[in-house]
Amino acid sequence: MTAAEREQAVFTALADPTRRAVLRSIASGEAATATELAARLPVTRQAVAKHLALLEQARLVDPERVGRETRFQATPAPLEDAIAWMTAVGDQWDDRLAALARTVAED
Amino acid sequence: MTAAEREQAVFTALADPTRRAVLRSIASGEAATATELAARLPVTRQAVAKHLALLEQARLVDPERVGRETRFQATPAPLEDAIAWMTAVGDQWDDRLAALARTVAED
DNA sequence: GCAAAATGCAACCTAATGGTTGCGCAACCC
DNA sequence: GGGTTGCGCAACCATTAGGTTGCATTTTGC
Repeated sequence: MTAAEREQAVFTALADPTRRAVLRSIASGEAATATELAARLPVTRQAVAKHLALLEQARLVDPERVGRETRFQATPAPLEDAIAWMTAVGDQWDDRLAALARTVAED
Repeated sequence: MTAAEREQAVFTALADPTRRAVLRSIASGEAATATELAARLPVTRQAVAKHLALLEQARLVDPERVGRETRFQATPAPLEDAIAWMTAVGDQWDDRLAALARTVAED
């Protein structure tokens, strides 16, 4: 998977509110299963499972099979990429502001 | 618009690659119009206009009508909200790691 | 005044998305 | 061994999203 694809996967994963709730839940509590998560959310287990699959694709979550259940851990490292993208855009904007300020100062 | 709605708007706005390209373009260059942006992108002006409308809804961009054209400026402040969400999730994860490390240390 | 350029609005199309139900299979427990 | 629990897969459904074409409107420039 290329860097661009990973970036896209992360932003896509974060776009859905249910998915953010799932990720937040896993990150805050202990590793959880799809069934446990679905109990706290207004959707079915299968819907949660789909969201987990997407989060796993974005490497934001890591499944571990233990007995008959699959527990998911949060692996938020890819969030760094997204944060980097945003700060880069923000900095570009700041640079333009700074350049504009210099131009004004020169007048 | 509530905080949750603003958060949702930002994450939604960032989810589409064309929209990210538009935002990056506006943030890096000087304020641009839909027509100018469309010239550099593989989509029509109307598609760009829709993306700009969505970015504006997320307060990531600000339109200014000058004569017959509408120039858009980047206003990346809302990105802070998204970054805050991500760092919060990441920190929760770090806290769990730290707690786990303490538990292990106590053994 | 009139042609050209830029925008905005509306209708429409297609594919993707988020969700559901139903079912088969593996693992646990008594 | 047999019931129960948890998962995964597949089919299906409704809505949204991204994109297009077409047209009417405003502003500019000669």
